[in-house]
Amino acid sequence: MNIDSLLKKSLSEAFKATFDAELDISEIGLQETRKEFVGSHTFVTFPYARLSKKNPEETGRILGEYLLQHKSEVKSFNVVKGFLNIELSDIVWLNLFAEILDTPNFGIHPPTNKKVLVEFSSPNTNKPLHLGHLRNNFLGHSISQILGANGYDVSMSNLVNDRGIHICKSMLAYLRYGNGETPESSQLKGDHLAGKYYVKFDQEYKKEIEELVAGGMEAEQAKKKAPILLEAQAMLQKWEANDPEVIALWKQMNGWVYDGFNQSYETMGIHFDKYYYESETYLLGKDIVEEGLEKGVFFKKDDGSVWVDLTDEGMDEKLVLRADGTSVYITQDMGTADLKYGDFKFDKSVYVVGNEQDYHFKVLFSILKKLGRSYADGLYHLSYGMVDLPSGKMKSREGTVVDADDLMQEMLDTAEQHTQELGKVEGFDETEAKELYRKLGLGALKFYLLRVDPKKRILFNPQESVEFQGFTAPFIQYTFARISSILRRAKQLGIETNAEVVTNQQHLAAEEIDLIKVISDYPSKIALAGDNMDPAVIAQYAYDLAKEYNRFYTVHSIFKEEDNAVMAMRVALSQQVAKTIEN
RNA sequence: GCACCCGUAGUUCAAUUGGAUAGAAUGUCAGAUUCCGGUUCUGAUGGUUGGGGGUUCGAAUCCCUUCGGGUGCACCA
Repeated sequence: MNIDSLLKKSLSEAFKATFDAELDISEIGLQETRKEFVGSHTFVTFPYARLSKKNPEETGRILGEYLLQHKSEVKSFNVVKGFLNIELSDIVWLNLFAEILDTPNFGIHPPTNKKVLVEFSSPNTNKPLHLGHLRNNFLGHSISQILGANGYDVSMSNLVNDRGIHICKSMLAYLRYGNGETPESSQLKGDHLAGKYYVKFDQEYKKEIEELVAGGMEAEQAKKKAPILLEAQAMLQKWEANDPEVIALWKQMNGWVYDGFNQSYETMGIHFDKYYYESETYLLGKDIVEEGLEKGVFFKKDDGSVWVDLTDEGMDEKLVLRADGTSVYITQDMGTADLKYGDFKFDKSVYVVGNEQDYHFKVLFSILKKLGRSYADGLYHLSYGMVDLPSGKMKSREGTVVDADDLMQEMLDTAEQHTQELGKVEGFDETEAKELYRKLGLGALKFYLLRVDPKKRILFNPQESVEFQGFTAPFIQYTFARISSILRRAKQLGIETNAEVVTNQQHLAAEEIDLIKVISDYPSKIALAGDNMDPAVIAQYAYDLAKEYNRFYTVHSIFKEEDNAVMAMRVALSQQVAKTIEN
């Protein structure tokens, strides 16, 4: 039994014995004792004063006395105002350590047989990934790992936006100005090559607008009538009509782009179980519109367009099918939801998408609920804020985006530079050193982007992001490395297991023992220096641990670095996200 | 105009989801270290939680109001 429930049971018993009051265990809340007081667990008595018919302080004292006399797990207690602080006896902790050591994969929950599908990344095939995608990818990847550690069977999917007018724009510009350039001939990654022509299109487009305006046309009109735009629109129609030439070019360019994306994902350490392509899903959902009409969820207007009325839920009426029978964005998403459910039979489905689509997903989920989809309750939109630069918003057209590949490379270079300055790679061969730089550089970037509450905007400071001092991943990684070396020293002293460390205390300094107690609880496999320095995963462990083994928190204050490490874990990703998805 | 999100030390972010004296990092200042105006260490400084009401034993957190910032209100995706 874990310590929390043991204490809660004892408290419930104490209530009955001292105040003759029934208090269910589920109603009892415990929290961590603040550093400045003695104890590990704190019971807040204010809410129960009514039950005990004493003032909060008196209530705490009486309960404390009872626990001390009747419960062996309680070593001492103190009452400050309405806070009953409980100190547990050493045997409780020793038993706990033994239990931890006997538990393989401690901290990873056993499989629950529940499936979750996490969809993220969602790139467009007309340009390379940028900083915003990095936040998306890291969030999606992290939440996947958190859910995995919580016993879910996790699948990761990527819905690629590979069709539409914006794709045709880069294709058209390539046709006009490409001269048969290829990734090989240009030494450019495929996604960067496509992006180059997307930018080119925009430049030409602007030029043509200017010319038209100079010729006396209204600006609004010129935007719609620029020849290059009309040509792109014509190209989209050809694409939809399956024109062989257009399709061939589309396949060729997208192929280049996918090669480029794969390289980027490889650097990030992310892979997907399933790719969905909008070119294959954009016509889905029309049958659902029929179904909705039959069920009376949707209604038809005089012009033949189909709508859903969500005013009873505080939303508006929303179009789901145009009068000409073609579908819109939400139609496609309804169809894709069914498709994904058919493929995965998930219990939960998470969409990692920016907060500008909050309303869209509210509507989508609501519609699916009205349609009676069994999976509708398991849908969750993991919404996140934009990434801002000190200079303002990122705009691809104005060239103010931070390219994902460039940024990652810069992080690796900085890691290499720092490490070599410190002379830490002596005796490393090249591949080992490279791997070290990857862990350091990418860890720093992940941490930087994940430490902020997902729903808040991030202000991306380039200088600060490559900083390795202060509240950064490398600093925490360093702390872990230090802990490991103390453990090694314990081993050299002939202490084989952590349990022995705890019981053979005379070999080590008191501070070291406390430190080892702390870290023996963080299984080395989730270690910060592990393959994925993923703060989100660590945050989840730390959260679980914090709840059950509060004592470590007080011990942590021994070393300042330890404090930082724990703090880092706690804040790395707001646990709220994981919890919300759970519920 | 309507809807949603955000507002916390100079700055970037936390705060166990309603708990105790709101914490870290960074910056600034002072001291130590030293081939250095650099690095590293120690300490100090720093807050009316945007403002105003309310709810209760207790509010950064919940409610109302007001002011700032952002996003969405397409028969685009």
